[in-house]
Amino acid sequence: MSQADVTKLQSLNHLNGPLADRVYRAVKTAIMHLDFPPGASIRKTSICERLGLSRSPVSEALAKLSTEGLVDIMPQSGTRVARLSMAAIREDAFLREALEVAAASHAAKARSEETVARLSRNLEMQKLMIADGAQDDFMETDMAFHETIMETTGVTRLPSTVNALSQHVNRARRLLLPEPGGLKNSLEEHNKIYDAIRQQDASEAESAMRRHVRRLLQRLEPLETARPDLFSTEEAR
Amino acid sequence: MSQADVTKLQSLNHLNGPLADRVYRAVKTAIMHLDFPPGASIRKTSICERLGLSRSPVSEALAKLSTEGLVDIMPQSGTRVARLSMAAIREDAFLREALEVAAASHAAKARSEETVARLSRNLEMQKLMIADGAQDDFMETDMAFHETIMETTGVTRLPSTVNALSQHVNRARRLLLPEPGGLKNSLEEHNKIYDAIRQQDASEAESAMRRHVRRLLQRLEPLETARPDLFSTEEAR
DNA sequence: GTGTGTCAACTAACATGTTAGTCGAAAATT
DNA sequence: AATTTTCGACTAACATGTTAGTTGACACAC
Repeated sequence: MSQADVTKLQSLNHLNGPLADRVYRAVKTAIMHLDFPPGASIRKTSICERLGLSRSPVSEALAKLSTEGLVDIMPQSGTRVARLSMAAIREDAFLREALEVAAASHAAKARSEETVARLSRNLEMQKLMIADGAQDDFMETDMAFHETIMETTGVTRLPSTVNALSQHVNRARRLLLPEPGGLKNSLEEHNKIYDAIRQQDASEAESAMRRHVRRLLQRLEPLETARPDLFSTEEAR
Repeated sequence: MSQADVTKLQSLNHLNGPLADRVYRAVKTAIMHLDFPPGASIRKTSICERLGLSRSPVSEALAKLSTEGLVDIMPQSGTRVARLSMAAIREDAFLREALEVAAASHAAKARSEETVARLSRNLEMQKLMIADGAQDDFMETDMAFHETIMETTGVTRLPSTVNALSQHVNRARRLLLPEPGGLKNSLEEHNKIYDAIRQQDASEAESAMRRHVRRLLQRLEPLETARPDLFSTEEAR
């Protein structure tokens, strides 16, 4: 089995906070960017040498990643990057759908002028970015759109919770090739969600959000056969 | 500030697995049972002495509890049991509602004979336990009822996820006094959810589950004024 | 009495040493 | 040749030593 290439780890200098947190973020970034590919084994000592610190913060970081399901720790034996699992991805999708739909519903019911204005501005930016072909910027604005909706619920930790529960999806997402007209499709779906919220039509906001979230899963499904090397063979995790 | 009474910690002998896991479960149980009251400071060394082991597994356990929001770690200073927070409880309630409602909806749409039978049996048991006045057993059966519904989704980690996201609620729940007819109320609500699922009426299953989950929050709201000593003063966590 | 500065005690964070379990490859047996 | 056994290298888990940051009490000035 291949080993994780520790040179892909970003330095910790530009991060702040406790060492363990910085290691956690650095390793997590590497895993999410697939610089540490699914299935690769992680050697703590390599990371320690690379970053110039002891095993304590590295162990703590990996333990945290383990609880999130991003790495598998084999007791007394080794640690490796968790393989992708279509079962886990589908579970992510279910959880995300439930939460984002609830948020959209709430946004429509309790919509404020300010929220509508923020969403409207966000959509304008999305349009511009499609025109410019700025894929990465679009992705970021896309996420901001969803966050804005979630924030209307007043549930502060909703965005981070959804993110934490969607890690398998988020990792697999990076494998998707940009499809022609894909961004335009997204924008259109966003517009429908926006319209429903603006008109305070909760049930339409729910179904529009549901369709939007489900489309991503549909795009992910083919990955299992396209990249079997990155997926675990077992059914469940 | 009071200190956590480590003698309330159950011994680890009857648990299995790595030490850190056992400590984690023991401390978590103590916190959830309010044997470690909200606001109490936790001294690692006391726990080490009490359990006869070193700081490593204890630190790991507390770190995990910290990510779950059950303890607050003050860097270089101390660790304490997180106070209850009505804001956090409301957030829990939102997340739980979203997920349990989605599960109920799914259960109604994709209901199987086996599920209906299991739920029916469960309700019979609930009736018996009310007749016997077996509060604790009822609680357990109550939880099994919800779990059965969640399991129909095929999302293996749904029950544990809901549980993890409801920890503030679960802790506060222990402070509730049993109210007269409370159990009967619950049973009635369960029956409505069951009927809707049996009849494959998804939208009724959703609203019945929603009402059921919201009632718990209503019962929790008064706690903040009744037991201000256990709640944090700040608005958000 | 009130505000401020100093300092000692305590703590989490980090480093490092030790133990014991796991795995795979070579050796021994069939 | 195929299977089992043995054994050594490697690892996470745990113990313990060290560092550095925080806190709160006390003394002091105002």
